[in-house]
Amino acid sequence: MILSDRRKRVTIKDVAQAAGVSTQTVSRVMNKYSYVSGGTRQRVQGAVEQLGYRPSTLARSLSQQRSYTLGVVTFGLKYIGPSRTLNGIADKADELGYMLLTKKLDNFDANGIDEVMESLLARQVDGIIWDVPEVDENRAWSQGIKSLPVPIVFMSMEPKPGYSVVSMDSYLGAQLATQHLLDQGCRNIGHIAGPQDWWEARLRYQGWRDTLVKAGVQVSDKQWQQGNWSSASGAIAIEKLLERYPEMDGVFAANDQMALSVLSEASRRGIKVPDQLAVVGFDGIAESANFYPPLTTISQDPQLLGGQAV
Amino acid sequence: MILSDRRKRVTIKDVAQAAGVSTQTVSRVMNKYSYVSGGTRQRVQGAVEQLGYRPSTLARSLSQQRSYTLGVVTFGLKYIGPSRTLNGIADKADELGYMLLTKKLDNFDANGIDEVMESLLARQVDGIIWDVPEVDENRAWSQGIKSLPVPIVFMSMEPKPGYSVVSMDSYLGAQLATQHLLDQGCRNIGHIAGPQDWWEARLRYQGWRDTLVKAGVQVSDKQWQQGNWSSASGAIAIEKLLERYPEMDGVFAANDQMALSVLSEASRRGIKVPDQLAVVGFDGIAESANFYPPLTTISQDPQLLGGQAV
DNA sequence: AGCTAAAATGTTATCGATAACATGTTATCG
DNA sequence: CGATAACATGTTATCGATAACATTTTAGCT
Repeated sequence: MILSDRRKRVTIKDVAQAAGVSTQTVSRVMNKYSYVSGGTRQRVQGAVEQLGYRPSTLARSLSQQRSYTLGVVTFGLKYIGPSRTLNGIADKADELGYMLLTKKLDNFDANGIDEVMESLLARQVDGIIWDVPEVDENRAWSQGIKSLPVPIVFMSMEPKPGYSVVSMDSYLGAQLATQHLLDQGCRNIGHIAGPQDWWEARLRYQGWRDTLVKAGVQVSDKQWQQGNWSSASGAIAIEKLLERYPEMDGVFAANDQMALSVLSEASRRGIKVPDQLAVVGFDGIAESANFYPPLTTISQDPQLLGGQAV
Repeated sequence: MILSDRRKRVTIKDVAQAAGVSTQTVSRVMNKYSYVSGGTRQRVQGAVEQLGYRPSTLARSLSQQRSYTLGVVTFGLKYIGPSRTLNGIADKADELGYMLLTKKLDNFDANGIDEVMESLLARQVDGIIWDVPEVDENRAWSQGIKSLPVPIVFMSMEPKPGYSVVSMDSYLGAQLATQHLLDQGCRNIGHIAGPQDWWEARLRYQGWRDTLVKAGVQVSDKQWQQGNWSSASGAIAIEKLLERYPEMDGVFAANDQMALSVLSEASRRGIKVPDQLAVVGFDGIAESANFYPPLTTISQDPQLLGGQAV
């Protein structure tokens, strides 16, 4: 029953009184503890239903010193990738009976980071999931985090000894993507990269480059162009690429937003996709499935981090 | 300082002892309460820094009977719309010093709903934001929620007396979209609708229909087709539409995913967009800005709900 | 000086639950 | 049949903080 009176919360005491037992006994019933006689148990359960008693997780957390709550720090949700990850985390957390306290990070300055950590810790989270892409600026910081009172799991960060890191394999994904283009017969494959101070962007770039080299294809700097993940930057990048690398017959974009721009630009110029120009993106936005195959999934993450966090 | 010893949490008592005062005084300092002499204040602050004391929000919540936490219930984050809303909520909450406890709803069955509410309430949230689209099935339920001990704000729900509802105006948006097509000279405008048991889908449909009628354009059932928000359904829908309504020169899709499919299908068939077929979507995914103007934003929501929730 | 208001700080109770310990009841067994 | 274990339940202390009330200083004024 969801009835409960708006005025005052029903506490364990009320139940105890109603059932004519001590609060401890009620607690035992609630936690399926042994050593409670059938009769008493029933009486208590009756009272619980009757009053619409709902134990306060807060109080429980305080006395047990664990909150059954995980802190999740994300970097905006502007991009679709993170938001899907969050989804996965949510699922797993649910399964394990945890709730998520979400915090959003808007910039990388150390102050903000500290503050976020503070507020999370103050709420006694049992663990923290750090789903913020690693950029040069915030890398240094992660050093100082060593002595946290709770376990922390990093996502999308370069693995470092002593830390738990869960991430999808950007490098492998990029290799697959590039290989895919090669398989389709492309020989002049360009790359629209993400900002090179992002660890993941570098990986994707390298995956692309290495694959080409391994396949015995020449790679020069005119074949790639850096974007900043946004559609707009993708549009600019493809334009430049087409200009200085006209023989290009395939492009690997470091994320789907930029890949979309390529498509749009191509159609504007009347370039046939994929006949004249094959395009592969990265991230696996569902909507883009029509255009190019989604390449990597993060489906493994929730699993892992669930385990880690516990 | 984030140093804090991994073993045991620093409590207010430790600080009190270190500073040679009572816990109450420490509390006063922490809360910038008046009536603390400069000297004492300094001593306390010194101890706080030294020990890396971090007051436990949990304990505070318990004694103050408010958690400074809002519960947010979303319906998956598969679609980009909700995730952007969440973003907005997060911003505002941050600003007001609230944290967000997020819960995800996967289906509409009453059991799940109850459970979610329970867990939120058990954590003493100060308010709940219900960001779940209204579908026939879960409508009935919202009745029973009346007697909640905390305020609740609904998003994306048909306004009803007695409830706080914050939502973007689907109807208006649809009108704008349709009008936009009319302005571009289209006269045969189709619509790919969302599932008609979604309140918002109905609104968009109606907005489209009404605008056409008002403009003196004939509207018949062959001009629209229902999808289920997914790209795939959009592809099917556009196919059917093209088939039975070949003279169509404009389409309004109820969300961007479906609109994307239209674009893709069009390019496959060699239909020029927007010359032969103008396309308008709905939701304002950033990436699609290249193709069609984003129509509605939810920027007002965070504002409102912030106010409401407090 | 004597008295009172304001300022500074300490005490105790409380929030809602659980842990640890204590006590009273039944069984069970030699 | 008495003892010892297993079962059932109640008491008290505790988690970390704040609220309410009590007490002691200090300051200001006549």
